[in-house]
Amino acid sequence: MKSADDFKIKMILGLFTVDKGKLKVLLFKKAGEPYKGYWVLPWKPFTYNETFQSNTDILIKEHIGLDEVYTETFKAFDDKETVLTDPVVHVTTIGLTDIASASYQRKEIEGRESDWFPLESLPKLAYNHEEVLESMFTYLKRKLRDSEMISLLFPSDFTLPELQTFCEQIEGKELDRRNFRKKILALSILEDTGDKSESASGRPARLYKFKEGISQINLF
Amino acid sequence: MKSADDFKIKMILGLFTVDKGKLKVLLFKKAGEPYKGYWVLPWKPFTYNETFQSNTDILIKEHIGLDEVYTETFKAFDDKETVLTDPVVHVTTIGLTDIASASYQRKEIEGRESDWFPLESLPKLAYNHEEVLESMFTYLKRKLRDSEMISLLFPSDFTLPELQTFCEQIEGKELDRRNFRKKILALSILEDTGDKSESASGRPARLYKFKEGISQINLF
DNA sequence: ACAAAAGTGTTGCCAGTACACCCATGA
DNA sequence: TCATGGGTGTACTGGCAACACTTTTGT
Repeated sequence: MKSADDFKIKMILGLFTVDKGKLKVLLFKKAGEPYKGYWVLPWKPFTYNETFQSNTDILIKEHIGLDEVYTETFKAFDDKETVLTDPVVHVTTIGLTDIASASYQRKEIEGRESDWFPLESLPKLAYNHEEVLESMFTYLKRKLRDSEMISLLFPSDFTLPELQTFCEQIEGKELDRRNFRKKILALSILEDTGDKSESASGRPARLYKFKEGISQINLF
Repeated sequence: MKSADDFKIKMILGLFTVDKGKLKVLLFKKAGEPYKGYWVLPWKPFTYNETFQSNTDILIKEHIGLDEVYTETFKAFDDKETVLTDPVVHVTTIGLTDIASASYQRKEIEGRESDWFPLESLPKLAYNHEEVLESMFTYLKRKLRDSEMISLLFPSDFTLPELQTFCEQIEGKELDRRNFRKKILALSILEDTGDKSESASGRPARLYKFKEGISQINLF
């Protein structure tokens, strides 16, 4: 018989990227009950011949096909609906990747309906995943302000307007385009790649990348 | 026989307060092996007729005698030394209280050697608790910058030099006393209680408290 | 009256803001 | 040539940094 203090643990992953300046999260559609047709964060059971890190690596490899994604352990959650009857604890992880790496690898993953959703227009989420995502987003907003991890979200070529759109989302307010340019370029953390974006309409934007070896990035 | 994916879960608490402007954490001395004589964060086994929150409440009540302490769930840790052989996962929680409440209640707790340690001079810590504390401190430094939770750490009367000492610890640099006063008072988030501190030597300082109903505090 | 720590005011400067015009591309 | 969005320069101003002296207490 099961002891009263043994638990199953689920690893749950919030994998984030930035696409055209918008922060997006990877979700999968549930095929079966319960919550059929709802969307969920990628997850797997935690098994103890692995560590959090190796479990997360496996999870990312299986769901998105990527190796070497930056991750950090996030909060644990007891699903309030079920913890009293079903001893499952959710250990969550935040992962960051750039859209170029993510898109390239996505082609090889088949058989499950998945998509990147912008945080301001999420579909119906199963279980407590909306709460988990909300909590992750709050954390990210704070941490992205004064850490170098923002550079993980951008590919090796992005435009300043894209970066500005992203900063506006984090700040929660609109920024002046000219002042934004001036401030960011004055930080000397970007490098002009020399290339230009393909413009749908209007003048093409210059493509930048973050310089190597920048340890502190304070965009705000 | 035990299944390969059942885990024991330990709740581990980092309870913080501010004493004379210094951030301190509550630790207990280990009486028995292993790590005899080392210090540990308060902890208890997680049992599933309780939630994270109620387990934490019990833990705080048992170890420090306080009710109604502000807490939030923090990261989960797999102790890298033992996770492969001993399936225990650590779910950690951060709690904040003011030194006045904490000191008042401490008198009723007997039989275990415990103390508040300033973060810059910790004793020898058992297990991975140093890693846990380091991670909590990093998190706190970031979050205290732009949330109202700093007010939870200060009692209903504190001096501006105390607040300044605390801010210097968070910022990691010295601040000018006059400029600090000017900036903080200009924020209109403090209320002069009219009382003065008892000075060991030198002029007594005015005692302030945080105003009620302040939702956003940005000291930096 | 002396030591120790708290409280106060002025000035200069730089970073952030506000704002209008020109440039490169696709249709 | 027009619409669309990107890139640039200037003037202002408010907040931050630098800085020295006075006040209140205990001894």
